[in-house]
Amino acid sequence: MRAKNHLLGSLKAIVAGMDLQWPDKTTIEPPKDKQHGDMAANIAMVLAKQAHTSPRELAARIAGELQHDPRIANVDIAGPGFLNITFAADFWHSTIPAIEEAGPRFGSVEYGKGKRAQVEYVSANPTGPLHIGHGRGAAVGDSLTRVLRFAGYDVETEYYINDAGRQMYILGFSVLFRAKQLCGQNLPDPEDFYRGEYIKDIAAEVLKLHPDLMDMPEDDALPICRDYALNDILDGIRKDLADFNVEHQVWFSEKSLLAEGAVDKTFDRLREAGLAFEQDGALWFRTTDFGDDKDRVLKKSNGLLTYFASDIAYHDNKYDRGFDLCVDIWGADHHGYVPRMRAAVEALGKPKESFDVILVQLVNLLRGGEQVAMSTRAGTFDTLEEVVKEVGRDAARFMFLSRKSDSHLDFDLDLVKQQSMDNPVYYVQYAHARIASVLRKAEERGIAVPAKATPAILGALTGQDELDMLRLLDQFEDVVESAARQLAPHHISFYMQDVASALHRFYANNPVLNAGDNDVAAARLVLLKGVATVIRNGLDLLGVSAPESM
RNA sequence: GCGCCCGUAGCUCAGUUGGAUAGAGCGACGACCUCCUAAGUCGUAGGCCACAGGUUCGAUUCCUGUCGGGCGCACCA
Repeated sequence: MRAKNHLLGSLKAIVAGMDLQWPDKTTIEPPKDKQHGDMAANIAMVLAKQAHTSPRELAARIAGELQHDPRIANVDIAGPGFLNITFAADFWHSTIPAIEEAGPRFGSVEYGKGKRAQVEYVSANPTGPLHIGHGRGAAVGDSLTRVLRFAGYDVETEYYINDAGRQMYILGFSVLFRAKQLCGQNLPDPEDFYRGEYIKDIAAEVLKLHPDLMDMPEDDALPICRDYALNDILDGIRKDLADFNVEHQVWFSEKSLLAEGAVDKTFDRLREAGLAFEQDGALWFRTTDFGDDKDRVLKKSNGLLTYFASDIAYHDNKYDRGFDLCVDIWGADHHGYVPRMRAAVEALGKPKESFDVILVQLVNLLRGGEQVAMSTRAGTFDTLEEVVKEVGRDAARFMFLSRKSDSHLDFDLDLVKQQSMDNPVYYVQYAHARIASVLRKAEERGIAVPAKATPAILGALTGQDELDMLRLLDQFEDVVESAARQLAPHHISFYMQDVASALHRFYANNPVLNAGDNDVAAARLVLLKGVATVIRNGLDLLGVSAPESM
């Protein structure tokens, strides 16, 4: 980020000095090929037309100006007119003091400063335990939250509890049904009910608390079963999430929303805007005005609300709480629902960009390459709790975050569990542990680890591996910013693998304690400390621990 | 039938405001521990970025079409 900002400032001054307008299409980025210097800028190419000259000629003029900068070692003109800039070593050296000064905040940026965001995720119906798919959504939502906070946003996290409506009735009904069976009644399986074993457990507990359950009228027994099941299942969900290092600050009840008449308020707003109309005895919302395929029903002709109706009211409520950005994380099978939700947000008068949905694709659970059948009846495990218990929290989270969220994920239990180089999480953690080990050894051997890096100490960092490392560390802030902008936390895990790879390479080729030179040892030690800080901060964004030893 | 997502190395996948000779890990083959953790490093092989057009200085990226895969198209939640 320092390299980019430095060039941005210099180039803007040069362009202004030429009486030209700064083009928004300018990119300043590290080139793919190291041969092309530290940073590459396309400024001459995007500015040539405006300057009435050829890209290469313009590049030559700009290069001439940049050469005056003592922090820049070299400027080349390449290809169609790229400027390839190489910084002086001491420019890169000051990356280390920057890391030391920021410490656990290094990598944070001000991209979202002053803006409030809400991330709503998991929000699984409280009718059963979380499964592995929910786990992926939990990892993505939690990590995204951390990334957005690091990028300057004020973020609140929320779990929307669908505790109203038909599925709650079915939940109560299912428990009561199992309770009847437990009491010896011989009943055929109903068509529509929750079949999981956990329902039987809940039924048994309800019976223990209410021995007279069977004597009650169903109108009394059903709510008892429903409420007990809801609380029990929600407790389980809370515990699973806590064990997964995932926190929701707000648990928002759909029932409470309905109770306060939010839906009617929202209907009124839509009517006032001329977007609601009656037809065939139902109340409709004209979502086609906002690009939806067809209009949608809000209130059915039987008088009941649709799920969509309360969802609009819910989002209305979110915006009333003052968020500049609302991010919903949904299972990808709900993608058809996105256009209508976008329509609703627009109809509520909110800017399009203030609402975003991240679709999380299904997780394909494997063991040793073979698909694990997703049958709860067969007792094969697919609950989040069991998966985390088997492979560990760090490995599971890293796996979920090492893929674009909207692509399918093969989750092979044997692979994720494996503590080897097949498993990227250990590769990254090992890099951190290695540094910690070197720092411990330094103390044992009485080699001083400088508390603070000074230019005199850093002057000993002249090797290619050392400068490459500094350049990579300087990119951390850029990675955080783009992950926040794209709502894509997986960028962090790919960057972490790059940093770990650079560290392992460095470690193999550059002795630190055995450098045979105190100045070199001191310089490399402060460099390693900087690397450790970046790895720690990056892993923290993923919610993965950074061990001191392995 | 309509809509959305996807198609990149043998496998799993990165690559987002369009940039240079398209990357990583695994797998395969071959090297490296008297030395700070070998859970590591280095090297080799592997590609018509599904296909065909278009836009321009330049396309894996943007547009159109075709093929192939996944998922949605309720007065369900």
